[in-house]
Amino acid sequence: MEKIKITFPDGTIKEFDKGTTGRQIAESISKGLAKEALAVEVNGEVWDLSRAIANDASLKILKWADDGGKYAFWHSSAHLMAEAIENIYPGTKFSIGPPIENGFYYDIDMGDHTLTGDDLSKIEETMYKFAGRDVPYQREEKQWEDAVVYFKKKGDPYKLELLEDLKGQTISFYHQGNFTDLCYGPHIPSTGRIKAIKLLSVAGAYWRGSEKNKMLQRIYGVTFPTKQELDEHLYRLEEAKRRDHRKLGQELELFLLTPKVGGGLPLWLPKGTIVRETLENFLREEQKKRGYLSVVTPHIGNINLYKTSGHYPYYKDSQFTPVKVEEEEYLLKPMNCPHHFQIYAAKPRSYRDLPIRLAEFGTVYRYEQSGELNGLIRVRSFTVDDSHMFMRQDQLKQELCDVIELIQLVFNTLGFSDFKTRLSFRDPKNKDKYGGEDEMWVQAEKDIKEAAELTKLNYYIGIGEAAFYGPKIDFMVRDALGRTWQLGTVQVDYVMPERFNLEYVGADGQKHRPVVIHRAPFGSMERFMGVLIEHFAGEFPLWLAPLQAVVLPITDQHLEYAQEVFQQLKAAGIRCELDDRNEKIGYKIRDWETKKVPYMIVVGEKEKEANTISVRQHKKGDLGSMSRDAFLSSTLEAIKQKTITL
RNA sequence: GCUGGUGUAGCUCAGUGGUAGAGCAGCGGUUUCGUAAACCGCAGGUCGUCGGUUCAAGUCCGACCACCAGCUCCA
Repeated sequence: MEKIKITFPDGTIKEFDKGTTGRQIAESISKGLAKEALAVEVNGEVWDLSRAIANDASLKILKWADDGGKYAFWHSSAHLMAEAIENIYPGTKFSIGPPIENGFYYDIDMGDHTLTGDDLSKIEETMYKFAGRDVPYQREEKQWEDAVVYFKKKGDPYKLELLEDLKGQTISFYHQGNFTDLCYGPHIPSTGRIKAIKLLSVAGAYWRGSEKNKMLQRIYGVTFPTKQELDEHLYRLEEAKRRDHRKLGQELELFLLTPKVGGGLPLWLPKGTIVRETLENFLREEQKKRGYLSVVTPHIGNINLYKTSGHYPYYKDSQFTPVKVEEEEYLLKPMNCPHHFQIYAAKPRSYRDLPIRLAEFGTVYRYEQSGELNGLIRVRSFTVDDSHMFMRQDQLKQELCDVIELIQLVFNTLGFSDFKTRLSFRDPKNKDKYGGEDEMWVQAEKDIKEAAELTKLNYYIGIGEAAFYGPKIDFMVRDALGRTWQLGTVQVDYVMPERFNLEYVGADGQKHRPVVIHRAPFGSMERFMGVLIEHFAGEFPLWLAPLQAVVLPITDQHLEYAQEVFQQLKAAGIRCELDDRNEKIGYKIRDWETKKVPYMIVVGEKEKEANTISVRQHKKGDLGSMSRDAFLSSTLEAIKQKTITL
């Protein structure tokens, strides 16, 4: 028998018979591994365990812990769900059912029938029943024509449309039980591996993602090899909901969204404003150190500004309707740049003055579709921590590096580690979408990439994600529910200076065109706050906490001493309150714990006698008694250092 | 904007055709208390809005509004 050489991840090489399968290889290693194996990665491609391996290959057995294993598992689960659906609702038409980050979905067309929660339970039950049969997933390869015949006979227009794109290729089908699907695979060995099933939700989704197409019903689900893992997953989902900034924002009185003002128009309550202003002041200080100049501009501007900038035709649909005043049209400003350009252009600029960095916390207004609004994270009115930096070409790379360094400082100070950086470049196949000359784009993308390298950014490249006027660096973070959002951004712009005819006089006495960087470390104060609330689960570090300490007298016989302590903390600049309510100490402690106040200062007879205070820290409990000065100095130091863990 | 779900007191929620409820929060009292909820009382709602069916609607029907999830979009 002919042999092939299999290389394992640890570098060992073993010989097997030609045509051996992943399952046989797993079995040859250990029984336990064979039992756990879900799929096999052959030369970087994920295959079914039952597929014969014909040539030398590097190979990895995939288990649940491997992404490839999970994806096969969930992909197979989607097929199991489809089988259950077809069994209960014959005639259902299936489109696509892929695995996703946390489970799987299937988009289906059930004609007039709309799925309800009861339907989901029924499907789930049937899935359990079918999984219990423990039947194998079997691959079958067909000629394209035969595949078309099959789905014509079955009457599945979506599958036929998918087949159109695969014309002439060999088509793979997968069978399990009574269900057959067009599928590239791979799949797990058998349905019996799926032990825990939860169908989570049903929602509309357009066929092939286009709003011009028919809306199908999408069922989201998740499955696991054990019940325990499902329970843990469901618990994590509940935890995430507890962190939801909309819920915490209401509980902690940070902000208010009310239809009486309008969708996506948040009102900042006093406590939320403290956090927000503290963040703003932090950035202002850092910008001051770096030579930024603060400016203030109005909330509306002549529509011609946006016609000049080119924003108007590109983004007409996402702006509020212009207002007409004395024959002129004004727009609620959707961005700050045109205003800042006018400040630059207000007088002649010399090459010696550059770079000029104009900064403003500028509130902008964008018309987002109603279905898009989402707490503070997607709003119609938000404040950009904006700056427009005007410079010579030779200064660009250094300025980019400095800006990235500033953003890194901001993210590190707030303890954001789970963020990604995307270099958003244009799509070279779709150049019409973008303004400006070709060589400008090539130069700008090169500069951005070099700056990213120099500052050791961990980045990936997003083709087609650029702004119309230039490429960007986008800082992306995830919210409590795992959705990814763009926060900070740095954009290189050669187009606007041209359109606004911005100039400076060079050493040669000639007029030159400056380059502009648009940048915002927070991105939008609203979105950033929303993500921050979830990041800290409402438990802000001391320097950001709206209320930093609260003084709790045991009885009103200690009120006078409590007053003295309170006044001292207040005078030292600590945000604090005195709780002189007629309540027992346990009640007060519980109350302030739920409000997530970092420190509680308990004072009673003992403390009054010894001239000390008892300190209780949020979530940690009693720290014991200490002198007032000791508490003050350590607290003030932690605030100054912007310490994240209390 | 599209599909589906939800909407009862400041908050969390009960109430499936027959006089709007509870807990917490609030207010008034009693209690003076040592590290996560003392006790008594009071007040608080055009049941999202508008229209319809009915002797009678929080409850059934319709339209609209808002919010939630997803889709599409996102400077």
